[in-house]
Amino acid sequence: MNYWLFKSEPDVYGIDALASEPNQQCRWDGVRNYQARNHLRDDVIVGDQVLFYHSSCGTPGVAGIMEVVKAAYSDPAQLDPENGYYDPKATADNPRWYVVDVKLVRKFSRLLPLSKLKKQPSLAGMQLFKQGRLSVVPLTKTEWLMILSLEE
DNA sequence: GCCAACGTTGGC
DNA sequence: GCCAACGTTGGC
Repeated sequence: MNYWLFKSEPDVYGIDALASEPNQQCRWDGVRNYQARNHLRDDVIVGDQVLFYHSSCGTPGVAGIMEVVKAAYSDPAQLDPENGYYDPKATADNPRWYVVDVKLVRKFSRLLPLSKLKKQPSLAGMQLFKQGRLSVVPLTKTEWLMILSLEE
């Protein structure tokens, strides 16, 4: 079992949007970065635990916890010219982009802000800080436990 | 809005 | 393959 952090802009799709889905479940789509894609396609498995991270917003930070309920499959949006995630270089036989399905485990009672994570010396080596632009970030179990212990 | 840190594209 | 130009992410 693995630990991850998935980023989403709350103005586009935040944790409250996930909470109001049927079964509090959704397709995690729109990943269009190869490194993030490779994680989704090759490394994310059913049962993996995922932090839902709100990015590019007033207070960026961790909003809650999700669990992977379906492993990677081809993102149907890449084949649909009407869809914003359409990719003309992708085909059904040779897809470029993948998605997974996730469900909400729980929303934090309070957002855990990035500023608080940054104050923790034991988290200083996190890939989240080293590589700011990655939308699917792996976490070690130690980092996962540390982050959860900071929740109020 | 600014800017750093990437990633992508396209000419050569 | 190199590199400049451009685009995107994301914190501040």
